[in-house]
Amino acid sequence: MNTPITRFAPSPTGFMHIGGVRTALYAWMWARKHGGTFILRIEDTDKEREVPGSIEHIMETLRWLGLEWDYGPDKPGNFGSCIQSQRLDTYRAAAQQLVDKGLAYPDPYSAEEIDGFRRAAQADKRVFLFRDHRPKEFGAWDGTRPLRFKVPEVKRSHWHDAVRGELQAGEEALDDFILMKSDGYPTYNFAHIIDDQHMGITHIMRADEFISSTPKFLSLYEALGITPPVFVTLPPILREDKTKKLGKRDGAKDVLEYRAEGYLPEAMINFLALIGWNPGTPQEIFSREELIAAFDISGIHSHGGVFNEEKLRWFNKQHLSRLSNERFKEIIITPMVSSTTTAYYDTHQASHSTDAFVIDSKHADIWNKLTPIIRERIATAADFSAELNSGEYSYFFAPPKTTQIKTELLPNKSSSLTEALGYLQDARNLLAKADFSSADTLKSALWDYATEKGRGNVLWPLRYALTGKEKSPDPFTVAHIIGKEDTLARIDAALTLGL
RNA sequence: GGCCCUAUCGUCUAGGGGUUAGGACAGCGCCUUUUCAAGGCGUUAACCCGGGUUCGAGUCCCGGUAGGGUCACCA
Repeated sequence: MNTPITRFAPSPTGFMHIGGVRTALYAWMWARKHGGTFILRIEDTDKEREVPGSIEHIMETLRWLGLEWDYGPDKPGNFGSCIQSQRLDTYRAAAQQLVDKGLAYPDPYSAEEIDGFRRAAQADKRVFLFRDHRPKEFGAWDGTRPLRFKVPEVKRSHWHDAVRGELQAGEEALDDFILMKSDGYPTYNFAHIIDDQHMGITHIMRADEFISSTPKFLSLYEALGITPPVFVTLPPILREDKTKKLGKRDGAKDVLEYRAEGYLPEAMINFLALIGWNPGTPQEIFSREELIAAFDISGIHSHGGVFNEEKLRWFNKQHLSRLSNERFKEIIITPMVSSTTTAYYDTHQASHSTDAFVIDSKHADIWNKLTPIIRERIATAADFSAELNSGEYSYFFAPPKTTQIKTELLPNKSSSLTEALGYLQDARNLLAKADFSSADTLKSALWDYATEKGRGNVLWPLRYALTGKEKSPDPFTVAHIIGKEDTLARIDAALTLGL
């Protein structure tokens, strides 16, 4: 096999959804696995549908996911440009060659006339085929009329697909399709074939909606004397209700939204890789490198799959707990302490260096609590501070606004409030002498006492005093993060309110 | 409707003639009396239907059914 050259060729019509990302991912993995080339090509030949800013948005999405391209809009290499609207001369020249060879001709009909043909065919219950109306003599092509391909030979098509195997289609799949539109832009059908050849693409990864137009492509490849690349048809990603392929109009999200929600790119990639491909081993969690090593076209499925966010969350959790300290600092701590400083960090920066924080935060529970904070920060960058001070995790940054202490302190019905406050007082005395350097040292300071009195009896009121929440991380973790001073102050406040 | 593709737990899937049909997510139950986007143990749950080939079919073949795709001067 030649060194693969693959491409991802989106249209700049908005954001990228998971379907597009999955296609890009497979093309990227294949190229990387074999030391090949991955090209990002922008197919902007429909100026009507183009959405400004899409190209940058697409590039940002791919960068976030770590799918670096060797050539693209920003790195044209020797291709001149990887943006189709900047390559119009190439398509015109190729079109003219076909005209010269008698293989293309200007469409002489008006839209109304074609509509008439189509309706007549429909009334007859026949398939509408433009080639049934192919003019006897071809006029000259001046670029103002749509240019159509003259299918040289109408026949049944047979071809090989690396995933689907031997495919075929009948004669009605072949028609005189449009190569160049009257606005001077090529159609997808034409442009992608010209570009793939110019760029030396060896494998085309694309979704299964192109199966039905493959006979047209084959006919054009033949007319142009091009050996077709390897077709790698990817299975569809279906909507949760399975009634439709996932698309932008059906609730498909901008993939960058997942970033804002706290998902790690490695989790997204890992999950997407496994929808439509399987390594044949029980392994589920893959690093980027492991994916590249394990990926193979032979493991791509021919049947569709549903994108299930629950499982994505699980992948995220797995990758979260595998983050290196460096990555954790990079994506969690650094954004947290940079630009928008919080009340917590303003007052505690001195006593808790970020390094110490990272090391002590190796426990997955802390990571898990911090991630949504980051999520909120990204989503509401401007008022991050306000968000945290009033948000669900406010206890990391400010004392609970509890005004009444009563039965919430009680771990179960058998305890009394007086008893609970007694435990809390004892816990306070132990904590006053405790080593706050880690959650573990705090745990050891209290553990024997808590075990003796009943862990819930002691720890539940303590946790509540610190956070004022019915659900929160364990008290040792919280006490460590907020520090000794705040911990004792919050316990005192609770004792005061309770008595 | 024509053409094309697809079919294993609710979901992602393993398994490609002999399997107690395996794993993961979700669910459910119990445990961890620190309730978390934790952890542990256990558990429910699937070969679309009908024919054929075969000693034997989830697996191969045919037909049905269902779902998806496509029939544009969209990609």
